[in-house]
Amino acid sequence: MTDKAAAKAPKLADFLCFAIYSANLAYGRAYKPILDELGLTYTQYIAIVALWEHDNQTVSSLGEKLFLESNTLTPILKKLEAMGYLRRQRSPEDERQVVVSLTPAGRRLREKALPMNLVKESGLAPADFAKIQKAVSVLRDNLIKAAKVAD
Amino acid sequence: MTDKAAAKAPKLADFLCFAIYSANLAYGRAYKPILDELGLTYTQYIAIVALWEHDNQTVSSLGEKLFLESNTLTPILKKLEAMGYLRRQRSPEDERQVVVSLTPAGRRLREKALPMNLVKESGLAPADFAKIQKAVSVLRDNLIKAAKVAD
DNA sequence: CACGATTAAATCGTATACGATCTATTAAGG
DNA sequence: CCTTAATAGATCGTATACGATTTAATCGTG
Repeated sequence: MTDKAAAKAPKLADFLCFAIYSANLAYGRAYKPILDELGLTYTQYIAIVALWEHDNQTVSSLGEKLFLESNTLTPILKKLEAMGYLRRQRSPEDERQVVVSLTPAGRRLREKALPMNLVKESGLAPADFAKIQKAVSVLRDNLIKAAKVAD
Repeated sequence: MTDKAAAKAPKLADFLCFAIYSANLAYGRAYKPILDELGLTYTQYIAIVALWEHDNQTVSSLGEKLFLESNTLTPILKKLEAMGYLRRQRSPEDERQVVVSLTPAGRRLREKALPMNLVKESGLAPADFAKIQKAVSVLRDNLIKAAKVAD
């Protein structure tokens, strides 16, 4: 009966999608005060992190790592360029591509951004933290795969 | 050394916040084709789900459940009202409050929306599914609490 | 009862996401 | 070659999020 009743009146609290959705909102709010000091939004921040990890990427390569496309990424990269954290240059070999590179100022952000991880605020044991991080990443990859097949 | 190196060049793949962020994008894309058939966006959908669970709520009560405030919720509720799925009425006892109620059409959506859960697409064992759902909800609540204290 | 403080929604401006389309460049095939 | 197809970014329109502010109603205290 429980199953049938649950199916008839699904509870928001049982939805994994809603847990993820609302946790994402919560992360945005928790990060806000820290990122405000850096003068970055969350999306700008993860774009910079991706470039710390691998500099000189094309827009689409960066997009694959961030799960974003040029329609979202281009305006963000232009803003970061205007702030002086990166440069966008057409590739000489293929003029269709735009290569994104950090400036010294963009690399220097790393020192200021280091102390932020929010592990404590998560209230999770470090072991759980890693476990959930992995599980949610697997979930993401499976959902992306399912969406691709359906297209 | 591993810790120090990781601190010096943090990897996107190790960020729980990024796992959540990107899983949220992935959920949005996985839900899109199903929700398109209903003519609803994801946020409109969870608002309706919250009302199935508890009808006749004020905007702020609904907002507490969805982790959203009136600035985000009001335009969405107006759209759902225009679609004929709910009504918004000033409370007679306290004219500041607006009570949101499902119309018969809004309740009927439940039948059409039932088959969607995406458990299969998640690629997670049902037991893991529930475990992660709980863990991420706890994470969210802790982050919200931390953000509140910091305010 | 009056009036400042609080509260509930709504409004406005900014920053994502993303589908659809456009432009410029390169690749491919006859 | 030359035309068509494919690719990479960019642009545009729509829908969230959310900080800051506004408006209207209610509360609290003297």
